This record gives sequence, C-alpha cells and structure tokens, in this order.
Amino acid sequence: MADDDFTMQDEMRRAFSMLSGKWKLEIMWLLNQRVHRFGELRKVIPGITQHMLTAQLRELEADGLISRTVYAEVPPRVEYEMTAKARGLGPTMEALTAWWLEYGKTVPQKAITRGRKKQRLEK
Amino acid sequence: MADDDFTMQDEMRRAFSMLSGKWKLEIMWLLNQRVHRFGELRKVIPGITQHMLTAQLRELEADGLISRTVYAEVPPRVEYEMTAKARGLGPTMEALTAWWLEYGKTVPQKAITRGRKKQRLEK
DNA sequence: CGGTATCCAAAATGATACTG
DNA sequence: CAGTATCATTTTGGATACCG
Repeated sequence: MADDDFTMQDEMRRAFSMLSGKWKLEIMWLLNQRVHRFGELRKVIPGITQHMLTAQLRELEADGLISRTVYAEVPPRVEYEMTAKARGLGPTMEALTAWWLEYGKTVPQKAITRGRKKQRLEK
Repeated sequence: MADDDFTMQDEMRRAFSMLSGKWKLEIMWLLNQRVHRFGELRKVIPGITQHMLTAQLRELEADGLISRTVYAEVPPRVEYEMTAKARGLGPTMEALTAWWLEYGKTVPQKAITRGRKKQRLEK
C-alpha cells in the first residue's frame, strides 16, 4: 500500500539532507562537469565566501560525495572531485539542467542575488 | 569555448536557488508523487515546524513551482500541487531517487535528524 | 594558494502560543 | 485545519588577520 511510499521517503531523507546546503546543488553541479580547484569554485560561484565554501565542501566530503586531493606543490593546489558514488548523480544534474532550460525561461527575472541582500524580491 | 559553461551555470543559478531551502527538495519530491494537504505534509515530514512548512511553501509558490488551492469548507482544506512548470522536474526527482537507491545504501547510517540538534555527527 | 580563526551582523530556522 | 505572531537559536555573510 502506501507503506512503500513511506519507506521510500524515509530513505530519501538522507539524500535530501546531503544536498540541502545553501550552495551544495551548485557545487555538485559544477563538480559534475569537471574537477575544480578551490580557487576556481570561489571564482565561478559569485557571492560565496571562503568560509562558506570551505564549510560546504567539508560537509559534502563527510557525506562521501566529493574527494579532496592536495598536491604537494608551491603554491599548494587542492582539487575537488566527485566520488564514484556521487558520479551517479550525473543523470539527476542533467535532468535538472534540461528542465530549467526548457521551463525556467518562462519566468520573469526577479532577483537572483544569492547574497544576503535582497535574496528575494518583496515578500 | 568555456563561455558556454559560464552562461549555463549563470542561468542555472535561479534553479539552484529555488530548490535550496532546507526542506524544498523533500517537499517537491513529495508533491511530485501526488497532491498533498498542508497537514499531510506536516505529518510525512518529521521535524519540520508549521512555521517553516508555511514559509517554504510560500517561497515555492512565489517561484511558480507549486499552486495553493483553498477549499471553502469547514474545517478548511488547502491543497498543494505542482504547477505545470514544476512537473517537468519529474525526471530529476526520479533520477535522484534511482541514484540514492543504488548508491545511497553503501554508506553508514550517521544521524539523519534534521532537527537543529545534532544535525551532523561529529564534525 | 588554500585555507583557519575571530568577531560581528543579518538571515534562516525553530519553539511555542494563539486564531479564524 | 491551516495557518499567524512572537521570540529564541542556529546558520550564513562580511571583513579582517594570520599561516604552511
């Protein structure tokens, strides 16, 4: 009966939690395309602070979604990459992208500034 | 060249923002399965407060992802449903579900309590 | 370069009480 | 039943300083 639905949602909760950080979808979307260095992520995610980027990356790493590789060079280089587990998210990211490209544009612009100021137009 | 990537990510940002609330993925996943009443959502999303549920629903509505229908009955009944626009998210939700069912179980349990206490096991 | 640490401000979320 | 109002707590942002 609806019992299956309940169990399913219950299992999904961990997945929701792992992707619910404020910048995690964007980070995972970027890493799904290719490996990124720390500085690269900072550059391509306007508005994120070093502090938050570090925190979100640490959480994703703790959840086993990304791996962190430090290269012993000067200056140091650190690369973030999807783990094998997270690479299974590819179809999800691609479906999300396809959805937005098809239905997203049908909406007025609003304000996308994810910085804290005017996160959302008048409530 | 990489210009396309930049533009793409730039457009995707609105989509990320619309789905980045703490409970939005779970709400959309549930609504993707069927229409839900306010009280139903409360019941099937353990830990969410009335306040937060209301807030998240209002934001999703403002973003055109869900519709709110009030039935003039006593006691009042309010149903939330995906809009045509959001129904395009179906494949995304299904890909996410398929991913988790295949790769998710490979992980230790940790703590899923999404309440604010012990959101995450030792950091 | 890729962080960590600190301090403060603002925003998001939670808890509880109350209401049409 | 489906909220709103109020207040408390947590999370996130901003800025700056410091380090291997």
